[in-house]
Amino acid sequence: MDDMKKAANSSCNDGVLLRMGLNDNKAGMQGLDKEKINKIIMDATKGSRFYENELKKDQQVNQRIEKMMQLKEKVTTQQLLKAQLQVDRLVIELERSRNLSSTIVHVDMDAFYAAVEMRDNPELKEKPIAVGSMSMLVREILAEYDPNFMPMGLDEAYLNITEHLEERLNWPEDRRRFFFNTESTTRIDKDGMNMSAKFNEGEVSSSPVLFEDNTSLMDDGFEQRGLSVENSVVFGTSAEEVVKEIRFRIEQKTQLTASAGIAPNTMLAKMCSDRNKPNGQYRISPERQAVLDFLKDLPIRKVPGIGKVTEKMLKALGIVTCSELYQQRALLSLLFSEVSWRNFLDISLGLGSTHLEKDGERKSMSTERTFSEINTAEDQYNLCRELCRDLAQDLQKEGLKGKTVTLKLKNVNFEVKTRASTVLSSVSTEEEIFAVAKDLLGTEIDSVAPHPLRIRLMGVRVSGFLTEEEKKYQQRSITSFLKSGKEIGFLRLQPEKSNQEYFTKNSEASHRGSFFDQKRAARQLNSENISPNESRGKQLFHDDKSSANFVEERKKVTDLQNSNAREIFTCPVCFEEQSSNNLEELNRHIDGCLSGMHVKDTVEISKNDSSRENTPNFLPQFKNEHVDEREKNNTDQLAGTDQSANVSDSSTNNSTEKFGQIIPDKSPRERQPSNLSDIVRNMCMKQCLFPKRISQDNEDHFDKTEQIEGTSSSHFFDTREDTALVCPVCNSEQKTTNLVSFNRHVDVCLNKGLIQELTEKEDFPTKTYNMENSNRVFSGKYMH
DNA sequence: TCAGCCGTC
DNA sequence: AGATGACGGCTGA
Repeated sequence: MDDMKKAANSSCNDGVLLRMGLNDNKAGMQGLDKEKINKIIMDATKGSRFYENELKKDQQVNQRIEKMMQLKEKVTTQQLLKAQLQVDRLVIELERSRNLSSTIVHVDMDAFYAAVEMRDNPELKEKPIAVGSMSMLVREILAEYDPNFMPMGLDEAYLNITEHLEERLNWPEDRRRFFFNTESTTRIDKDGMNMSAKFNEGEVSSSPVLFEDNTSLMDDGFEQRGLSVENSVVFGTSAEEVVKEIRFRIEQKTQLTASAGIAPNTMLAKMCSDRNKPNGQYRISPERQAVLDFLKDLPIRKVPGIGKVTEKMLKALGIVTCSELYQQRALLSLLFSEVSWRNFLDISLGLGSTHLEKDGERKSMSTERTFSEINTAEDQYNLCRELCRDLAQDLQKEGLKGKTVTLKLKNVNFEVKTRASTVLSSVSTEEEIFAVAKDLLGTEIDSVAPHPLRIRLMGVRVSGFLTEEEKKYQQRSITSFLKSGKEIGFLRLQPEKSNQEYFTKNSEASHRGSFFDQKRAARQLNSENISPNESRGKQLFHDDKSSANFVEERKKVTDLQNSNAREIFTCPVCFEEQSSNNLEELNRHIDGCLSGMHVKDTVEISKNDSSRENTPNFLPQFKNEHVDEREKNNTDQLAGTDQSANVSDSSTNNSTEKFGQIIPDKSPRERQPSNLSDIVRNMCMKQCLFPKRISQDNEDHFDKTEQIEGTSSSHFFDTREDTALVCPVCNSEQKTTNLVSFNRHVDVCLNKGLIQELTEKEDFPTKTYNMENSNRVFSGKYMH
């Protein structure tokens, strides 16, 4: 409100300033050089731009209000009555679940007041003040009252002292006794707690507070250490006393005062801490009437979450206080969204969370910078890159990777724009982020061309982080790359999740050494960190141009161990099956393969299932799995493993629809043959089209595989005569209608690049592929 | 999704 | 306080 007045005034003054600037011979202006004057004018201009934007925003709010009022005019008495009934039914429900049994404390450092005091008494600056952040008082004080207390930024924290209060009842007096640390600032706080008046003659101790963190010392002779009962204070057992004690200790520790609120929930506690600020506290007793009394005349603006705009909108409806908010509940339910009006209702009833929820995981990370106008594309791109670099560093500190990159721009007229793009891969490095951000920036530059883009702020944000689970998949992807197709085909892995997670472009590849260099490094990493028994599906694709590599991970399956089966890996180089419990051994084998050695001695061909075929990537694995099942008729020793996979698979009956969304249609460029998403999509779609039929046919879900193969009696996934299969890699039409053969062909195409890299110019058959001796071709022909 | 806001510290 | 930076969340499309 005041801002707006200022804005108006400022706008009026601008003209004056400008006129003054143009004529620098005015009285008092002599001695100021033109540059300075121009600076002043520039500032004023900037100011006016800012305020003009503020006015514009204000007008937008006014329009929202107007809309709302129009809506309100249309509300009939009938509707209102109906709404009243419904809302009141909810109120009864809410009242029934009102919980007054918790004691929540909100502690708020009086930092602002401390700053003001310091400003007024500059000599205070000389004093070393241990400015403690809340997380520090964490550890040192607050945790004693609530080990799970929640710091909110640097100067606020919530505590749930419900349990502490119970325990405290039995505490002896000495456990509630605290000593004064002498100080020179004399202050008597509002609660009459004469904290330091008596001791202000003493010297300021710069050493840490003696009694902190060691209550046991108090018993055995604190007198000897100069701590006498006389300069101590004993706190009672009530909530008020606890909070006084906390504030006392904070002040002793930091020499800064804190305010606090005590209430049955966080919202109320926060409002309470504001009540007697600075250096005071307030409590709402845990009774419904006390809560409602507190709220009765409380302006809604005092409520956390109600800001300038909401305040103004509600004011337009004649709502200023919380009790008015309650009175208008029926109308509000008709004018606002469900989330909003329910929030209003909670506020007006004084309901809030009665326990401290742990902070959820971070959802985004960003960096932004304000500067004086930048209007050349080159500078803007450079800046953008710089921001990406900073952000990448921050992301890497927390080990985060995200899929959405948002570019924020504020032009010189203070108009803010955000442009976001979500990519298939998750990004975390400077290059990856910049690759996305620069496109967004380019679009914006283009959009104003031929005019320059004149900006005063740029920011980059990354969101859509991978969950911990997803991160594991990615990290371990190389491990699973080594695993054989024995295990679960990727298509059944978490089919309810977005397939984006399975396709990861790796733009680093081009400038981070060869494919195998990366893989070797990754493998070494994994062998250190990863136990081979846990992992789940994740596909890792290279970008469009590079050769694709596929990795497949397996579900966490304890059955595997129980069934006495060994881990089976397929070497990504020679495609020989490796059976070993020892990753290092496997690494040695692969290193050997990579360096061209023949390392049969370290290879133990799997004895578990000699009928299995080696399968270099996921498509065949997908296939093989089914072949195996059909052939073995579920008597395989790994049946338990496979079944456990099926459970999660079959639980997604609506996977058809999901898959429809999962793989978004992309630009033609991204549908290049080398991108396998198309074929995968085809497979996915086919697999998921008839989930019911599949499960009806046979409880064994592997039946669907038979169908996909087209080798069984079922026709569902037989490739029809009219649907010729075209290899997505080499783009050539394949004669076979058998997906097994087709997959095999695709494998070969996909691995062509790799094999060539390995064998250095050795020819590779791409067109025809002999199914029967395929593995031998791989391992035999190319591995010596 | 995304774009634009709102609100908080 | 004056006009940042960072973040989460809501809302309408």
